[in-house]
Amino acid sequence: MQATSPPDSTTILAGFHALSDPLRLAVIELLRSQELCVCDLCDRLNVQQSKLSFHLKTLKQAGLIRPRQQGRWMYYSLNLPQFVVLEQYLAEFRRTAVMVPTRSCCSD
Amino acid sequence: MQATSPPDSTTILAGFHALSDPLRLAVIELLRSQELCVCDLCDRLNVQQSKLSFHLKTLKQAGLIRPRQQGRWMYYSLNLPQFVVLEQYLAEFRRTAVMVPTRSCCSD
DNA sequence: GCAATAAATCAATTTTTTTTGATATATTAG
DNA sequence: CTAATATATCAAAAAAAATTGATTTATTGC
Repeated sequence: MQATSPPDSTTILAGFHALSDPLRLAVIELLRSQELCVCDLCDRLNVQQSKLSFHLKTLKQAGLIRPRQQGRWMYYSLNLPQFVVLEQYLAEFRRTAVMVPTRSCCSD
Repeated sequence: MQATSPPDSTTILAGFHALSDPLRLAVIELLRSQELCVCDLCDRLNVQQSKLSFHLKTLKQAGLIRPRQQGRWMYYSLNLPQFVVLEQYLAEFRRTAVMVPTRSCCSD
């Protein structure tokens, strides 16, 4: 099995940064169950359009969501492969990190 | 199998935020292979002590690293369970998110 | 073409985060 | 006890990110 080449740290950083804001996380949670257009997201999150647009841009640049234009509506949906990239980055720690005990039980 | 209760979003946000800075990610990468004290990290990352201390605090508060004091040295190591928490948060998207195609192939 | 609507962009402001240098706290060696 | 070292904390400055309101760009319905 050929693994994809490891993502550069810029990609990882952008991804985690995108996920580190409450409103952006709320967007992500809403898109989990369905594709939504910007005005739907505005309504549901009760947030003004230009603000949302700013955060959608951050998420899009991090590759976590993808836009699809239909007429004058812009629909956004999750880009799951990018979630997997971040997931795998974290999973590597489980695989390669040294397991904790530098000192044995009860010695402190 | 009993799953642990889902982490609140504050925990998730703090975790992703902690991982969204280049220096903090560099710390994490160094700790992947071994526990290190602050002065080791300072040397290896070539960064001043108070700056590093600030970032270590962020990582610690996010639960990603844990301190162990030994004499006047403070050793830091990864707190792997917290990595797993974040990993699982991301993994949930793979499980529950709607798979992409709202529109079928070639229709655009 | 024109008016209406959806969304992106922009500049100015506000807020948050980070950096810096100085100082405080704690531990150890002598 | 004193000097030296490791680290945390603090306040001020700098830098980065987010918010706001206005404007622009596109698309649709008439």
